Amino acid sequence: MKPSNPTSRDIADAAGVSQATVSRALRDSPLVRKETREHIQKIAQELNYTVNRNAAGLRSQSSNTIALLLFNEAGEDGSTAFVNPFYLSMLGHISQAASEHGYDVLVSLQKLSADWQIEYQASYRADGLILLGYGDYESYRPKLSALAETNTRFVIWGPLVDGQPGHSFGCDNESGGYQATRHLLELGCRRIAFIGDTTRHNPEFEDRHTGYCKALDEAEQPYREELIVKTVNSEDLGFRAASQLLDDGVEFDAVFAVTDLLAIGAIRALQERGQRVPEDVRVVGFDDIDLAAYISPPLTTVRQNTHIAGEGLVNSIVRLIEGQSVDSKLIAPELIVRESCGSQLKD
Amino acid sequence: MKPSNPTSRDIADAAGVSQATVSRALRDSPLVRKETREHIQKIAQELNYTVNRNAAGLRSQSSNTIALLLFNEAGEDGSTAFVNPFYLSMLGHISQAASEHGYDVLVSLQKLSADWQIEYQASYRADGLILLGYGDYESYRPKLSALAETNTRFVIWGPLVDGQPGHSFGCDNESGGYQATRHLLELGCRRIAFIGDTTRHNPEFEDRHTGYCKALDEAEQPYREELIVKTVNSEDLGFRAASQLLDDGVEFDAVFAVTDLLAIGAIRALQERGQRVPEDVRVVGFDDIDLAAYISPPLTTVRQNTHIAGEGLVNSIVRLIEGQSVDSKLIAPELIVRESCGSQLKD
DNA sequence: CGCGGTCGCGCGAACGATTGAGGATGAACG
DNA sequence: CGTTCATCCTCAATCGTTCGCGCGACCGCG
Repeated sequence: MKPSNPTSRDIADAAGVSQATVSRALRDSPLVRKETREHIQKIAQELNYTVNRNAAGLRSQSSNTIALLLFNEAGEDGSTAFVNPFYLSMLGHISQAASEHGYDVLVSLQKLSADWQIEYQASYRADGLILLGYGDYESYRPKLSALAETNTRFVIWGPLVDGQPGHSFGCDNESGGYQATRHLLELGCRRIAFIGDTTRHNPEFEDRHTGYCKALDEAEQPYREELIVKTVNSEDLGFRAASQLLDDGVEFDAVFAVTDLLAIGAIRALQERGQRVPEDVRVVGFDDIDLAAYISPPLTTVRQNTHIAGEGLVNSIVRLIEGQSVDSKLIAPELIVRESCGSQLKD
Repeated sequence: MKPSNPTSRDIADAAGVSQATVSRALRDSPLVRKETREHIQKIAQELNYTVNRNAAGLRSQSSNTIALLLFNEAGEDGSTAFVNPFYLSMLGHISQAASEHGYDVLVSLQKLSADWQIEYQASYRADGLILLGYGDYESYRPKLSALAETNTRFVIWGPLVDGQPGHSFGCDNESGGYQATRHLLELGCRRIAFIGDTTRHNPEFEDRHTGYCKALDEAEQPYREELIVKTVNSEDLGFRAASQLLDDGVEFDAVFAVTDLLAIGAIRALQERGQRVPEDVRVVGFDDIDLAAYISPPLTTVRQNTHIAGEGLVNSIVRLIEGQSVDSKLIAPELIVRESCGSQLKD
């Protein structure tokens, strides 16, 4: 057993100053002279000193930690801890951005039912919360209100919703939906199926649907109810949605799916039923998950830049923690053209 | 501003007992009578009391947190925080298992250079470390020794290496390599290319290579140097490896790639050069990442069960933290047969 | 020489839990 | 009735920081 870790008092003794001065010096306080500070910092380094986070946190009522709450839609049985690949890719960027701000990231897969409102805030485990994939908006709303009431600091990855408690940081879903649809229209598609929710329950999808409508409108194309398949997000649901369209004998020459997983499932269904992609049906997805580039054919999709998103989320939460004001913001999505919607106009 | 969070003293007052008793009652100590305990717990709940983790940690010199260190091979430029999908899938299970043990998970993407040995242990930020993807064994070894010396508690996801400091928890890579190769042999393949490292630098890959050799041996097939392409892990490197084989005019009827990413890259190269998979070349990967099932053709691969792996890692680290002994263990990999190696024997 | 004003630093009190040592209570026993 | 012994509970000492106050040293000016 080695002698236990040195405390700030130890290095105070070694440096011949008071313990309080050590504390200040190590945090670059202007209250300590430059030479003193450097002297102290040198000694601290030599003795391999590290501040005890628990003690620091106790005294300052903070933890320098942000909690990342991932809500997993699937895996209710507990056996599979499936995590949406899109959120996982965000994790990397969030973690990186957080460490640049001096924060640690606590990751936690959560269920709707859990009491994360007091779990993290009240116990001083985290100074702020980032919510990813909180899913069905209508069911989460009460929780969000509760969070806001206990003045928890949190940021949601998601769209702006009127009157929503708290702050969001999201992607301009309407623009994304618009871009995807317009691209298909420009390629000559006229009967574009839409796979995804169109209601307030999934505001992200709702907005993408709005973009879809807008593009149709602009091109003076009619909105056809029979082309809309309402569903939520999973590969399997995409498969079923496309199958349903085929079963119903609906005529369509393109599919806009509100997520890549849906699109991938749809493509699988189409191919199994002898439809060629993109020759017979062009497909566009949303998210640009890793998978998208590797499936066959590579998926045209709307990319949400997870790098910018991660940094933005962290920035917002850090500002909130520091008591500064934060505006909800949208980042611009970008259409990534790959083979799944063909590379040229139909003749 | 609401009145700040209640402390254990507050609930002690409310319950008419001493603060010490509250502390014990909430942690189910046998030193407090059942009725007293229940009374206290009830009141605590009513007052929305949560223990202050910083204070508890300070006193008990612990944090009830385990740090998950992910070493990202790619993304050195800082722009892309690419994370190996296999490790990401493990994250979910680790997080779940940890919470069942009452631990939080701190995630941190790390570079080799960073000083994580003192970063987490000395500062009481985490009670234990799980290392994922620590990569090139030879370069990390000194760090691992340093960790072991400062009696940090840590577990490595990876193979057992003789004389390696610390504990590991990994998959039986040799068995996996053997299964993959034998499967190809049984399908009638005779010239099976091997893509991956074969040296001590990547012990996991080395072991898979050993399994490959063993299967060949057993089938009395010669080991052909020209079929071996030494490389490390990425989709692009897989592409290049397969391209190189074709460029060199090497004759081969199957590929065993030591990771799915390599296999996916290889398949892309093969297809671009007009080789059909599996008709002309059968391909087997390793890991069973999400992607594997969705590429075309779906990839036959060796699955490392991330559920069991995550639970095992957490179990080990928790035992270490509690001062119990831990044996390094291997879990059994499982061959998942999909289309990329054909479904029947060649004629 | 004395006085007010900075500037650096030290003093000591929190912060809120855990924990070992010891005190009150009542039952059992000689 | 005094002693012994569990059983529960209280006391008070930590744990290692942070931070409000206040003090001494030093300077310049009248």
